[in-house]
Amino acid sequence: MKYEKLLNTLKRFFKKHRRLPSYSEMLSLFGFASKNAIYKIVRQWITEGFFIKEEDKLVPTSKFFSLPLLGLVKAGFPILAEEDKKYLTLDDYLIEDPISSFLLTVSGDSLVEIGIFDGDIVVIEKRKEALPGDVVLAEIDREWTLKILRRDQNKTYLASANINYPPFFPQNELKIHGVVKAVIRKLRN
Amino acid sequence: MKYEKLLNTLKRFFKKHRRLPSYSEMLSLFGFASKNAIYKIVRQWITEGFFIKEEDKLVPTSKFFSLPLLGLVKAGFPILAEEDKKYLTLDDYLIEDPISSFLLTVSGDSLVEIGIFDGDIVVIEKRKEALPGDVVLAEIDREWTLKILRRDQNKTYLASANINYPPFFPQNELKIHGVVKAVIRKLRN
DNA sequence: TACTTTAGTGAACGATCGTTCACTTGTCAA
DNA sequence: TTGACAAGTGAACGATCGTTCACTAAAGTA
Repeated sequence: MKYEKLLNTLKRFFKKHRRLPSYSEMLSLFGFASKNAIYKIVRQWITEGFFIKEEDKLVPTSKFFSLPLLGLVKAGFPILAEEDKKYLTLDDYLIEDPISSFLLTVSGDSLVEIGIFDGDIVVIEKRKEALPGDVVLAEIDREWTLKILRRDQNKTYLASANINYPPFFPQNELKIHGVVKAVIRKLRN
Repeated sequence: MKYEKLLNTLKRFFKKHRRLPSYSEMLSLFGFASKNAIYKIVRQWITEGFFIKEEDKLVPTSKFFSLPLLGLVKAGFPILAEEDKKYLTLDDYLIEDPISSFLLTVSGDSLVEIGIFDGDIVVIEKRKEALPGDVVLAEIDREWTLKILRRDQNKTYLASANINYPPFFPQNELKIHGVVKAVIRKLRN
């Protein structure tokens, strides 16, 4: 790719400022003297699919701001499929409705068996209902907790992932406040 | 909050178009007739911390485009700290250097013990070196795999999370191609 | 009732925007 | 040696930008 360095400069700017610079800003950013130089380069990036024109505005495509999702590493015979890339951002992938979602740091290890560890962050979507099997943020007898929703013989209760832990049957009320849509974990390094 | 509906409209626009609309676009988006109405509302949003002015351009702050990270749900006595919110985007939180990172779908269950499941997506940063304990994307004797890097008595090898699995000592060469920085998992619902 | 505040209209402004055109310079191939 | 092409300069353009000012209508307050 021709102007890869400039494109990376642009990516860094976009990550930092969460917007694209104007052509005039790109002048100093790239070290050119004429806006027309910018214009020609950007036009090429558009044909390469990094941007599109929408309402006369320059808009980055997912190819610009996303990470490539590569093919599977197969057990025993792993491959790295360089081509046929899909691009996605974690926010778009994990968060369907940003307006009704929030994040929560997980505390405790009652869900380790289903891969939710202490310190993990979960994406929660505010909801009043959930299906059995969902991991929910619930208020059971005035205590808040993160558990798996279960239902047996018309009785709804909460359970840990570890079946050796006792289930929680509500004495008075069981209110569901949200459903866990995704789990994210940062590794230390 | 006064203009919360309009702010949510704006958030939806931003999620969809990955940019803010111009004031003229907001006119039809919000259903106003005068740009000055927009101007006043936006000015208020700025004082409330949803946007800032940078180089005369309207730039969303993390309060606008991020999700709130709420307090811990404590084991046994969980709380939901509504105030003192931190805001973060998953992309910013998980991806330090977008230019040298990519995503990989995990296949196999050799890492379930450390909470990396089949079907999970990992964020990998391209690197040639890693430290013992890191989860690495490695090429061992021409086979690609995702394993834990170990080192015993100056011998570097790869291990599964399950210690019952045999370790992989390279016969010829062990090349590290990347380090896993984060794990993400979408729950089905 | 009269007065103040809030919410929005409508017209106008200078500044910046992306775009276009004509031109220069250097490189490579015929 | 010449001609074509690629890469960048520099000036100019109309359109759109955010902003400002003066005004109106409705709602609340004394």
